Amino acid sequence: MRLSDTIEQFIKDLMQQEQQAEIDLKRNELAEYFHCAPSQINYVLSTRFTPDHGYVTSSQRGGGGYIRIVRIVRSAPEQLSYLLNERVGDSISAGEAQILCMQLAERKAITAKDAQLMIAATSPTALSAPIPEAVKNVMRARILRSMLLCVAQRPAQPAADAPSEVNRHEV
Amino acid sequence: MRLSDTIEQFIKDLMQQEQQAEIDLKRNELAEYFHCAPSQINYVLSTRFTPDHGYVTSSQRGGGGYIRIVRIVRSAPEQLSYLLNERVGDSISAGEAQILCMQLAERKAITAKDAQLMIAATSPTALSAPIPEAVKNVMRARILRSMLLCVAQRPAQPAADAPSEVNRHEV
DNA sequence: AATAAATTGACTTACTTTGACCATCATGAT
DNA sequence: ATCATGATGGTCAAAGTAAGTCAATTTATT
Repeated sequence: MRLSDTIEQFIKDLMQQEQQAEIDLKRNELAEYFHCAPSQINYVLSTRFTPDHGYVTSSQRGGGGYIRIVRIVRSAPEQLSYLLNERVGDSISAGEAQILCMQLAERKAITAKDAQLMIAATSPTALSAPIPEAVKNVMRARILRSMLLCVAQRPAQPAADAPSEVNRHEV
Repeated sequence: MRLSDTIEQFIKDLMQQEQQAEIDLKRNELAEYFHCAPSQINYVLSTRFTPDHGYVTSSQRGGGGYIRIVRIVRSAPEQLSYLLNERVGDSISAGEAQILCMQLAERKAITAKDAQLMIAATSPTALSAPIPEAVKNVMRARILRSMLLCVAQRPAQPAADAPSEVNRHEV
């Protein structure tokens, strides 16, 4: 079995075993545990823990740094994947974005408030700038994508500021 | 948990617990309490209690010296006007936008969810595109402005004082 | 053989902690 | 009043810690 696969499994087992949709890891510890270059961890994250796979990651450098992996709520991955890839895509107009948001709200996939905010963020006003419409549409797609990912990972999001009851793992 | 985070929390808890928007501290006492260099206190202040975070600090040297931390409060209209004109302006970086959103959430001017969404919409990822950073910052300001106006227009909520904690600096 | 996936390591960036040295203030002595 | 002194806080740069990037190389797959 490839190392990357092993690491992937290891992380998933960890989340499974703790019934946790979120875990914090130390990149260097993991790397040392698997006797590999730290950057290999990044490779695993970027090939196996992407939004398309149903995960969102974030990190912090410096002393006390960490890598955080959040699993998006079940059933959402396919839905999200469809949304992101088919509906949003690489480029989307303000009109299409607005329609999409309203549809999602109607279907209760997102709240009305979220929809309003998304529409506001992708409106022609918000994106008025001296750049070609084509570029704007690309940016709009990215903005929308970012917001959808944010919403998708929310249910699993712990009430943050609280002194992390997030499980930090000794590897 | 990082020492700086611990100290930050300690100070916030202190203000919370005393229902005070203002608090005086002794730098050396704090440092001794946390077994750290006194200058670490300054580090915490300069990274977590800046005006951008919604605080203003002042101090007095010499015998009987102190460090004073004041949490800034404004009325809703003032707040919005200030936000749009002073804080957002015509151009804003991703970092500034993020801090601003978190500050608003912390003060319950907006919900934590809205803050997350705004941060997502103005993140470097959302605005990654082959255009100059300066242009991005202008666009970011417009997007943020649009979203803030959207939230401001929503009927005011009866401020549920749920201890909505906000969060850790996403990266 | 050609292409794709995985591995590695040198270099970069970000955040934190510490310590040496500087500035200011209150107070008491002159 | 003036000055000396000790008590505070401020600054800044170096060291420490930890993650990110990128491209060269190696190892599968097709």
